[in-house]
Amino acid sequence: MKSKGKAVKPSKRTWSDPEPEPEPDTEPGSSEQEGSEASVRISGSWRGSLRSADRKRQGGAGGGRRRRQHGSSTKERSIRRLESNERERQRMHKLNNAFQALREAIPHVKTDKKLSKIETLTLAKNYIKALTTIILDMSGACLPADGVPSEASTAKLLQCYQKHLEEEGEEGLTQYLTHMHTLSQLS
DNA sequence: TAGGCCATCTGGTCCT
DNA sequence: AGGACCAGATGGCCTA
Repeated sequence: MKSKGKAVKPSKRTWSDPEPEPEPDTEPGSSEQEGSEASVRISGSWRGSLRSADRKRQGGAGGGRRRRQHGSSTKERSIRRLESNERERQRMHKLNNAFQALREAIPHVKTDKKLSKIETLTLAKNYIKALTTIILDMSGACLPADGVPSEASTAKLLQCYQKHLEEEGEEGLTQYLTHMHTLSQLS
């Protein structure tokens, strides 16, 4: 499935590893046993001790923050954890879809290798800057040397944008941008 | 083999 | 209270 053959991580000690507490009932590993797919595979690192030492963001509000206790039983907590993992996975998938859409939206030299996330963001930023420059250029304003639009140029840009939205709608704007781009390349 | 990139897990915090 | 968001940790895959 995964293009890069990212196999599911078999690894990492699981949340529900028996170790932490004397588990009265339930089979600790029952749910993670037969993951049909990555999404079902429940595994993860148990970093309890490590993390307590270097507790993230403890700077936030006082060090000894208590961990929120959800369901009381281990089984309940385990279930919540699995649900959270699933949601997080879905969230990351959505994020990756958005990255993919962005990749497709920005022009770049096609290679076999797909753009990494950082490359995608950097290219997108440059692309936006370039388009901004073009539009401001054509509308008589200009982008400051540092590339950061001033208030005036932002206002001008917004004005152009709104004008064309009113006149042509979004499709018209797209055509307009394409047209501008073409013009700038010709000149 | 080292380094880059990525997917996933995890627990803390924020938001509704 | 519960979900979303975030960032650290970990380990797998791939390439130079």
